[in-house]
Amino acid sequence: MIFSSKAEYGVRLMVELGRQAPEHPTSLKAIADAEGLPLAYLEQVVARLKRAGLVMSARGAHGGYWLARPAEEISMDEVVQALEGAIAPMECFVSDHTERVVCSHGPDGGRGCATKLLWTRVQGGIIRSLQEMTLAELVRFAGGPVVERTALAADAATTPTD
Amino acid sequence: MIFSSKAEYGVRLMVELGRQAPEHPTSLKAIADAEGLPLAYLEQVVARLKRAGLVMSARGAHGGYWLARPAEEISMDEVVQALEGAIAPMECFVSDHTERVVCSHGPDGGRGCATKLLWTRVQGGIIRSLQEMTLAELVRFAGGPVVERTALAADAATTPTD
DNA sequence: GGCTAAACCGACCGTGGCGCTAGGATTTGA
DNA sequence: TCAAATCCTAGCGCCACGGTCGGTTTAGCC
Repeated sequence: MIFSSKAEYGVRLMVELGRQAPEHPTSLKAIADAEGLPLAYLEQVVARLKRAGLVMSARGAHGGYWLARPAEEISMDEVVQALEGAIAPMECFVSDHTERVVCSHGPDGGRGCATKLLWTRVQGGIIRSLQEMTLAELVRFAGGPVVERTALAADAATTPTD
Repeated sequence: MIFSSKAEYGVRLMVELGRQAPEHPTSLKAIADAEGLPLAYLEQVVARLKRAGLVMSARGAHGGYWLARPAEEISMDEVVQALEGAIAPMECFVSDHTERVVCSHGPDGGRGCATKLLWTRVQGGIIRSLQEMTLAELVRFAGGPVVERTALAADAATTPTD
């Protein structure tokens, strides 16, 4: 498996936040119930998103989470990186002190490291496909925004499925 | 990590076979020594490549392995799939009885499954980047074919590194 | 002030897969 | 007959993953 369930849960969480109006925060419990995910585990997931500056939060009663930026300005590349860490196709990929991790293999006895070329291209393919997608796209695909909680059922009844 | 070391070892093995003349088979031991990999583990790796029809073998003394097809006709997509199994970005991806595995999530209560769209695109990005590369490219990158074993050292001294 | 809902925090823990080893059986050339 | 090689199966240690638990802090509301 390429991505862990942290990524799955985190993306679902972001989509759910994208569907909500940002005026009043959404509690984790509401999201956990809606998506059928374990609340305690979601806390750890959302913590990563918060550390990355993708969501903001309010504590106390009626607190919760909301998107730090509009969904149109959030690329899925940021979301997945926040959840999974840097995208490394192979163990030899280590931090380059830049945004992207790179293969640590030096020249293999004067020859080029063959796998380095391969994994670097794969990494590029993944990152590109993630960068080309925004959270807004996923929100639209999931049925668009829902302001009133009660509107969700009606929405579900009329929206065509995939 | 996206790919396991099985893929790493298997690709190195294929490159090494691609560098050898196909007339006489190369023993696993020679490859294990050249690449510094555990022989017994390589056996399991090469078994997958053989099952996939990518390499052929001869048993007994002076036996070994060689490419079933010229390196130009082997796409890295085949190699990686043989080593890692179907490329599934997420657990929900199961076999569709076709070549590619797909997300098993049905419509999510009338709404589209948002993560399905995301992971499917990522999967596409990976497969495309693998399909676009042939084993021959990697062999060239690794310094090209070597017929005589002794030519390897001289080759290493003159070939520019990455 | 006290209750309650919520975010926040850190420790723990079972299971499964990965990377690898061990030990053999079988085939084949010299 | 021996040695070199493929082939086969079982097992094992480690550790990350997915998840739980218990608690602390913050803030709205009666």
